Amino acid sequence: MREALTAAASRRVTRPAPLRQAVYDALTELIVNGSLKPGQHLVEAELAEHLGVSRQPVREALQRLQTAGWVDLRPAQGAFVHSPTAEEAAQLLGVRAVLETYSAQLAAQNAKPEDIARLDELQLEGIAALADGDVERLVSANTALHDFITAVADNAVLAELIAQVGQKVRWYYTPIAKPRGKEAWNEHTQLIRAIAKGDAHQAGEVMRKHTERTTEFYRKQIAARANQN
Amino acid sequence: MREALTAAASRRVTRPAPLRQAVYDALTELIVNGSLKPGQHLVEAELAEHLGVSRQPVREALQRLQTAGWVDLRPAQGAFVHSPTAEEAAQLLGVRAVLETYSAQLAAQNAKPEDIARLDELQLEGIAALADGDVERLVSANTALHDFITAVADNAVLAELIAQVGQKVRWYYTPIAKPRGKEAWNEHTQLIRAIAKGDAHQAGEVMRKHTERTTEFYRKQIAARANQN
DNA sequence: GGGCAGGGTTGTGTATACAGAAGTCTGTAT
DNA sequence: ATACAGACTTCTGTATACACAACCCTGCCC
Repeated sequence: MREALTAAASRRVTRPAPLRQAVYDALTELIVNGSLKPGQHLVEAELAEHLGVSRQPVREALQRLQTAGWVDLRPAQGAFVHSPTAEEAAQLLGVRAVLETYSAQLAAQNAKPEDIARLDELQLEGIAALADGDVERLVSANTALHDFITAVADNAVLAELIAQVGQKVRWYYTPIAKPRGKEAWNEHTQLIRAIAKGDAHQAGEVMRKHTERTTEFYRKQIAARANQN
Repeated sequence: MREALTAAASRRVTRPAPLRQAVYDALTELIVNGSLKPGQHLVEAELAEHLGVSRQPVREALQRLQTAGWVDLRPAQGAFVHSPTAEEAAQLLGVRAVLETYSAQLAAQNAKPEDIARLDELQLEGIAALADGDVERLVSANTALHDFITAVADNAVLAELIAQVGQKVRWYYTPIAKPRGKEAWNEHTQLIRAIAKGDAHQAGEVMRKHTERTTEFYRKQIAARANQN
């Protein structure tokens, strides 16, 4: 009895989790994984029925999705999944590069020995995924490494922006470009070394070149695909 | 008659402007100008009555304000005006610095002769405001100059982030710090010169130092104020 | 045959109603 | 006097209802 109450109480701490949040997460997932395609008209009533809620939470979620840039809300016409232009995608990469560079600099200033150890682990995971040829695992290892560097940078404002931009970049480029391979992970090694030394300038430079090469790598694939059509 | 119809048609093009947008703008303004103080509880019904609308548009506006970081939405408790910590404010300045630096670099690459002419005009306006000792005019001249550089940079994603961060910075620092004076506008002169030359690297460096000095300028005033209490 | 006007349909924009959770106040018992 | 329990108030969370705007399709007129 006592234990049951304790368990109930600890559960009680968890937020009631408003429906709008669940709806927001669900819709973001549907957009990122491609179930909802760019330009598609999102009808509130359909979404509401499909998710088993009323229109109200759906509308609130759509407002947030608009501010986050995932949908465009045309007055009196409703919500449409955002269609990123090639230009916008290129701009995203440029912005991400400067944010990640700053992130690396801060990480180099703040990194503690245990952080370095964790970075090494993540690096090894990436190398292993590379050896296995497991693309999905490789992408998630890459994300984990960059995310951890951002965490070490310890700047919540920066982390927020990187998350925003990064998710959009992955949304746009993952379906049309394969990830970089061995070269990228060699650059990661240099990056971790610079962070371990606490050399902010060098860490920033390595990250800047790293993101620039990734940008160029994507650009070439897009160009090749364009010529092919 | 014909003219009347034409006028009506041209007006017709303007969107019906949903209430949620008007509410969003109104609330943002109230927060930025300090009518709504950090930590204050925003009761939906009160806002709705005050603005002469129902709760629905107010709720939608609050969702967007949360995503933009102006309010915190606690489940089952409602909206509270965000209280920025000193740490968060410092982080904002750091992020703004790297974004503005990138903006200056892009502007230097893209600037056309007419852009330079416009920059010179804005610079003169700032100098004039400085001579008059008109603080409000000085602040708006500074904002106008930086905004125009961002416009010349021609990167919508970047512009969006700078606008987000910049507005927050002004919100936090304008009430507690006076603007920089002559020195800042001398730095603007150097910046415009670098942009006119099309020297992206130099423009970036000048902007970086400029924003770093502004950061330091604010930091000192905060520290002085802290000692004083 | 093409274009335009009108009605009908669909879907958004706004308002209102109701259920439930959180906080507050009061009354009572120790 | 204090602490706790309970009802009460207030406000949010969700659902439903209705008005209006945009779009579409049909039929008529030129």
